Formats: sequence, C-alpha cells, structure tokens
Amino acid sequence: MDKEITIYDIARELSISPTTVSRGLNNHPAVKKDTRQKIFDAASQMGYRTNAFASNLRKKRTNTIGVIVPRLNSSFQSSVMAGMEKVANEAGYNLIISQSLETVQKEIANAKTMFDNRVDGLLVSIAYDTENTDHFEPFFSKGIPLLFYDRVPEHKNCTSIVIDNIKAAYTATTHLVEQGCTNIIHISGNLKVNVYKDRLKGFKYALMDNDIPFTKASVITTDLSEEAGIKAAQQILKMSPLPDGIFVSNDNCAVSCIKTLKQAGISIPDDMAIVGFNNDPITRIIEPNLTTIDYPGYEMGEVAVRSLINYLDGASDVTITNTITLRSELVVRESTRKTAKAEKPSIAS
Amino acid sequence: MDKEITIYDIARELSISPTTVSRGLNNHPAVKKDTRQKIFDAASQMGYRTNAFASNLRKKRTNTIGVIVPRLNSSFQSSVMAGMEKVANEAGYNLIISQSLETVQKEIANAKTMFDNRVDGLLVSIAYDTENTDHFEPFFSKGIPLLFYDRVPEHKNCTSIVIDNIKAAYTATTHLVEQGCTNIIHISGNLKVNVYKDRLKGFKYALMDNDIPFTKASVITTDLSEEAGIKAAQQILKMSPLPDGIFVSNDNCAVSCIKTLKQAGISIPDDMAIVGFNNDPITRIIEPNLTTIDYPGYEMGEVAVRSLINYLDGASDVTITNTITLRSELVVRESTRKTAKAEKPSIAS
DNA sequence: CTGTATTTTGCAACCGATTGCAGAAACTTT
DNA sequence: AAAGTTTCTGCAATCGGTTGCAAAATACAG
Repeated sequence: MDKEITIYDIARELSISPTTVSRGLNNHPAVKKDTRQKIFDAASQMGYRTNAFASNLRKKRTNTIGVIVPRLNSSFQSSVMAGMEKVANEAGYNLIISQSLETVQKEIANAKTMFDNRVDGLLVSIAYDTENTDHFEPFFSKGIPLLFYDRVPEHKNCTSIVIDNIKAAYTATTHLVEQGCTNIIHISGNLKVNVYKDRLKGFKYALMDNDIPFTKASVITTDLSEEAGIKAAQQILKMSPLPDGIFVSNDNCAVSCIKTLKQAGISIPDDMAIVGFNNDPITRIIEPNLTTIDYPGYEMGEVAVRSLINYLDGASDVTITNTITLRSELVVRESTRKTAKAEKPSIAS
Repeated sequence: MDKEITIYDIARELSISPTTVSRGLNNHPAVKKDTRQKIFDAASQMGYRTNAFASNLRKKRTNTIGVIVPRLNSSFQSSVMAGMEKVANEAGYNLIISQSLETVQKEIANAKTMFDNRVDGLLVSIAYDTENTDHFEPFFSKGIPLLFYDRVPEHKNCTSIVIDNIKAAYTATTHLVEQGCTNIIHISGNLKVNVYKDRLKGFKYALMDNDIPFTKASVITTDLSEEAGIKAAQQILKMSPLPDGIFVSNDNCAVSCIKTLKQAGISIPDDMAIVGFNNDPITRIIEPNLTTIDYPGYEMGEVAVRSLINYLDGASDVTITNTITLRSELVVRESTRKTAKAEKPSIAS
C-alpha cells in the first residue's frame, strides 16, 4: 500500500511551506500565480489527493447533503433522487441517502445518523406515521438547514417544497364532474399525511362547488398499495348504486383498482371514469390509459437541492419559512374520456 | 450556535483523561466497567456526539460505501438501491450514491469523487459506453474493494454479482419454442454490455439446440428505451413472414413493443408470443401480462453490500476473484400462453 | 536610495479523536 | 508485607489541512 501524498510532501518538494500549498490548492488570492501553478503541477505529478476529513475537521463543513426518504424503490421517489443527485453532483456535493421504510423509528435513527455525520443540510420526505418533528430538533437548534419535500409536516413552520395538492385534487375531481360523473368516490391514503389530506380536501371542495353531496361513504381510506386497490375495488362493486367516477390518490392503486373492476365486467370509462395521481409510467400502460395528475418528481429533486445549496451559500435565509410550490397538471387520457372513444385504438384483434 | 461537546469536555467534567473517555466510548476492554458507565452517562447527559471526521482522519476509515449506478430512476436500479441501503444501514455504513447517466465521462468523474472521499469500498454497475476499467485503477492499486453488480466489465478479473444471463435467455427462448414458435426475433440492447451480450448468446444457443436457424436478421439491436420498442415493433411489422415469437432484453421495451403491435392488430400471444426480462411491475399491467425473467434486484443490492462488508471486515479476500451468481427464473404469463387462454380474464366489457 | 504601501509567504496553533507505551493502581500469591 | 500479576489510566504524538497574525519580499513613490 503506497503512502498517501500530503501537502507536506508537496511543500518539501517545492521547498515552500504547507500553508502556501494549502492556499495554492484552494486558489487563495494571496498566492502568486507562478507559485500556484508550480503547486498544482507538483500536486498532480505526485498524485496528491486532498484528505476531506482533515479539511472537514478544520472547516466544520462536509459538502454532504443527507436525504431521508420513505422508500427508494418507487417510481416517484427514484425520480426525485435522480434529480437531486444530478444537481448535487454538479455543485460538488455528495448525497447520503437513507430510507425510513415508512416508520418513525427508522426515520429517527436515520436523522440521528445524518446529524452525527454532520451533513451540511438535510432533505426529508416524512414517513407515514411521523406525527411530529421532534427528532429534527437538533437540526433546528443547530441551524442546519432542513428542507421537507412532498410529504411535509403540517404543524411546524418548515421550509418545504410541494405541489398544490388541494388544487390538483380539485382539478381532477372537477374533471370527473365535467365528464358527467355525479356519484364520485375518492380512494385516499393515510389522512395523517399532508398530501393525502390535502387531496381529500380538494376532492371535497370540488364536490361542494358542483353541488354534489359529500358523505363519509364517499371516501375509502387505504394504504394505497396494489392490494389496497383490489380491496377498494371490491368494496366499490358492492355499492348500490355503483359510483360513476373514482379519484384515486395514487396511480399504483388506481391501476390495480382498474384491473379488478375490469375483471368484474365494469367498463372504463363508460361505467366508471377513473383519475389517478402521479403520472407514473404505468398510467400509459394500463388499458385504458389513466388520466392522472402530472407530478414533477425529477424537478422537485432538483429544486430541493438547489434551494438547500442556496441556503448553504448564504444566498437565502433558512429561518424565513417559505414554501415552494411546483406546478402540477391534469393529464387527460382514455380512462375519463367518456365521449371521445374514437381516440382509443382497438384493443383486441 | 451552542458549542460542540468533545471528549475533552467529558474528560474535564469527570476529571479523567481524554484517552480514557475515548476508550470508554469505544467499549475498549481496558476500561473499568464502572468508569465506562460514568463516561456514557456524562456523554449522553452533556449531549456529546462523536466527530466522525476526527475519527476518520485518525482511523483512515470512513464507514462509507460508494455506489455508482447508471440511472437511479429505473425500477430495477431503485430496487437494488433499496436493498443496498437496508443492509448498509443495518451494518452502520453510509451510502454515497451517484449516477453515471450512462456516460463514461460522468462515471470517471464519479469514481474520482468516490476515491477522494475515501469510500471504504465501491459498488459499480457500469455505464453503456464503459469499455475498460482504467478509471478504477486507483481503487485496485490501493486495495480498496471494488465490486461490480449486474453490468460488469468483461475483460478484467473483477469480483462481480450477476445472474446467469445466458441461461436465463436460453430458458426464455426455449419457452417460446415450447409454445410452438419457430420464427423468433430477439430485441437486444447495446452488445458491448455484458448482460445484453450474454442474453443474445443464450438466445442463439437455444435456437441452435432446437434446430432453428439463427441469422443476423434474428436480432434487432436497440437502446431498449420505450421509443426503441415502438421502432422495433414497426420494423417487425414489415417482416415477411411475420415472426411468431419475440424475446426482448428488457420489460420496458417489451411493453412498448406490445402496445405498438397490438395497435397494428397483432394478437398476442396468438400471432406473436413475447417474453421480456426483469419482472418489472409493468409486466403485470400490460395486457396480456408479460412473461418475463424474474430478476432479483433488491436481493442483488443486499448481497452486494453484504459481500463488500465481509471484505472490509476481513472475513474474505478481495483479491480472490469470484463471481456471485444469483438465481433468476422464468415467470410465465399470458403473453406466451398460446393454448391456455382461459386463464386470461375477459378484457373488455 | 530611503520610506511607505502592497503583495506573498510562513509560523504555530487548532480541529477532535486514536493509540503505543509506560506508569499507577488493584489484586494475588507466598 | 514484599514481590509478582493483572487491570486501568494517562502522556504525548499523530492524522492532514486551515487560518490569524506577523514577517518577508517586492513594488512604488519621491
């Protein structure tokens, strides 16, 4: 194992002090151009590489951003990660990623690890059962920028990046009404989570504004999994009269719901129109293609990291609570096009 | 900003030396139980948290594993990441993740970053156009364990984790033959990449073993994207006679291919049977459901990290080149069930 | 050529934990 | 109670950069 080259080796080689080498390598203005060049040359020639720990130890900065995410293996979240990684990498930051697997316990443990690892900033999308932000207190009190995205806590004034879920759900529901639906069901997720709560709100408002009664029976609360979609569909099939429109809070669940309904002989969109949420790739595979809300995951990741780095560079102030809202929009496809059936290509031979 | 507590503070508080505190916190046997307890109590009471940099600087170990992946936002890769994160987290390691976005340049840059960040080990799934492993040389020569998974380089003797792509493709193709296909096309990916190369091999062997002629025309080389699936389908539609079986190297592409073929009035599986590769969730959404090769992404991630940590703990030796091959298996669904149509539920109302 | 201003460089302390080695303390043994 | 063991503790050096402050080198002015 060959010895590691340090600034001391370079200094000795050039007969100058380590101080100057350090400054030179960091492009400090108080180093003669000439000297600096000599340092760079020697460094690359000798195979020097900086020791980040020594530097971090002294500078108390890590150039590392932590990310805590419910699950990595979801279409939406992996897009977000991809966007984050891209921006972080370009800005010279590393990303440490961990998953809470939807439990507070792991989220707490992860937060602690991130804290101990002295991340410069933290990006979090909270777990299902996270009900408070106590475990992030150390970050707040230490002034480490903390930014929530997508799934954000409600009570605390935290900087967060979201879409307008109320509006999106309102738009989706209104679209169903416009297609002629009058008996609409909403399949929702855990109502403790802001995104699902807001989508329910939007759903409710849209019904109200269109003089459609909203009752407890209008909502089926699930965990939005694939199985949940099947169960919800079965539950719907038992309703009488059958609803003519369904707004599901997530595409995955909507898709398995559609599959089950189709198997039961329900025609979509003619018997029931369905809208999902997320614009997952699967929406363009299910037949009929699913109308959904386009949700900019990749962009959300980019914006999250960009904002965080702005804070870190002192360009903006964390303590000023603000919310960044990204655009989202309805993408209309066959699953709600009651009249325009011609657009749908023939299915079977 | 409150002052950070160090072992010196604890030492002063308890009137003992920092040495003992350090040893105590690390459960060094040469510290009286009694003393150790006092140290732990004081530490937690004073809000001490270890400074990883100081420790790393001294120990020359980071407890960090680097991962370089082509893209994060793919169903397969995000499963792998999820598996990796789980094992790494449980073992007390952090994961630094970066994407090569399928280009060597970025892969080289990422490798350099990982190296400079002194990762304890590196996990890599190489980019499309990576043709040699020169940029990983520093890892080899420094004895930093490097482990390739899924997309592995061919010429170098590297430790790698893979599935038997030849066998899997052979099985998939043989299955098509067993279903009565006699004119089979293979839609492949970049043949410089081991996985696609091997799948082509398996395809070829299966044809040979079943006395079906293999010609250049039997293979369509693409980038396996969604668009590629459409184009490949169009190309297939122009063939005469039309093939009766297609083996696609990836589910995504297979699905868009099916969509295009169906639009053109081809009946699947009766006119053409199709097999994909990966067992992506979409295979169970497309109609007919896609027969595919189940590819254990999550497990691959788990195994990769576990192996790496074994090396790091000195349990096994990196220099001994070995290849870990995970099981993979054919999952038969409607897209190839020419005879058993009854299993498929009615599609339209 | 001297004095002042400006640009460069270096000294030395510091960041916080780890560890080889030696010495102190506690415990056994005879 | 002295000598021999065994168990604990602490000194001091070390890991490799960074930075405030002061000194040295150079430039500029008169």
